[in-house]
Amino acid sequence: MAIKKGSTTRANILTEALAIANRDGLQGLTIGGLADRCQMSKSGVFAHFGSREELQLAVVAEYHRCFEAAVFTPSIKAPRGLPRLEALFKNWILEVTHEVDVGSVYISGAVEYDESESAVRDALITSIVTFHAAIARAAQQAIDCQHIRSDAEPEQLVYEIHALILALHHDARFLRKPGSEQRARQGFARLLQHYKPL
Amino acid sequence: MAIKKGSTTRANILTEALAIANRDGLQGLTIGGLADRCQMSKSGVFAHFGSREELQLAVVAEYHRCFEAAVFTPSIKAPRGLPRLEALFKNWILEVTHEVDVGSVYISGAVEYDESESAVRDALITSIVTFHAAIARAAQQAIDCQHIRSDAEPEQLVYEIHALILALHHDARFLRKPGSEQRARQGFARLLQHYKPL
DNA sequence: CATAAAATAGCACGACCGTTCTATTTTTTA
DNA sequence: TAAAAAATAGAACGGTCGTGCTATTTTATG
Repeated sequence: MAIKKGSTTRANILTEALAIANRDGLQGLTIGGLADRCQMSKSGVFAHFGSREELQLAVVAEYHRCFEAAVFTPSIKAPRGLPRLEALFKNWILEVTHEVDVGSVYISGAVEYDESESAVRDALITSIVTFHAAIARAAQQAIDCQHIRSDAEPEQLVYEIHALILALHHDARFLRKPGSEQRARQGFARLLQHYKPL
Repeated sequence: MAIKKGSTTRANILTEALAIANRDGLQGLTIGGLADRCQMSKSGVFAHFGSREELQLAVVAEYHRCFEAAVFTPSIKAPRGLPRLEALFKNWILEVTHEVDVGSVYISGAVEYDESESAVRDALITSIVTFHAAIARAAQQAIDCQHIRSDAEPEQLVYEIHALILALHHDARFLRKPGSEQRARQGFARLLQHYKPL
């Protein structure tokens, strides 16, 4: 038998766990609530992870996998330089627009684990820093290709792009304000205009 | 007797409650934890608010009061137009820089109450929308004074300024990345440069 | 100073939490 | 198909939570 029973169940549980964590945060993800959703017993779910923290870490890894598949992977098909940077932004916007409905482990995790040290915090930071580094790399390549000004700082570009994304999530999901996506796009256009080659 | 005992202890409790809510979020604010911090009994604390939700609402109001006193009030002393808009941004940055150490009810509340309806959510939204409206008003006045371009949209300015603030909080408090304040300032400078009158 | 009123404490309740242990069922293996 | 192994269930434990009830203490009032 190629696929064992346990591993597919574990994958199913993880999918439900990710949905809960996106909606209620990693702190709002409880074994009991997850078990109900999976129509399993608490101990049945628990046995797959060994502890709640291990479950949370698995959810962070799963989120990172999905996020990369939705944002990073399709963007590297675009040619190096400005096209790829624009693709990254476009796909990031699309992902966040989706997250407006289902929630986001990255954004809720950032405020849940901003204070004290923990393995979950470390995992979140590693994931986010990894993605930011990918954006910075694309920005640097756009500079190298002379698609944007040579005096542009990749880290500053990442900061401002991320800022537009955070505001989009805030305004669209929390404030439920229409037109936020257009605000983000306009901010990005202004960013590119400012850094376009002389 | 001018001041009754109860009202001053209530104010003390509220101060401690705000500190906890900033650090751990409004969901992380528990009656028991608050009582420990105040060296009181749970029921002693409880009696002052009647329910946990009333306590949370009181904390939101208290946070709003402090936030206004730190950001809005000192800024209206600056002359209308660009100076006042710049003062608002400067004081907002100062406040967030402080919140990097102590936390922020606004930012944690925005992700804690983004999903389901509640009185706390409504109170948070009212507070934040009120402040954003004040920024938009200052931006509109800067347009009227011809300090920034007439085709600038106040709402877009608010969006981008708020974006810079959110990214500052994220990078400085969660990622603990140095130099984030400078990134925010640089973004604001670029914003003003783009919208400066022709 | 006595008395009413307000503030606070102490205790208990039911609900949910993560976790552990043991029993049972299901799946894999030989 | 029988034995071994893995998966799942069920019950229980100690802990924390918000809240209600009842005493006790502190403060305000006449």
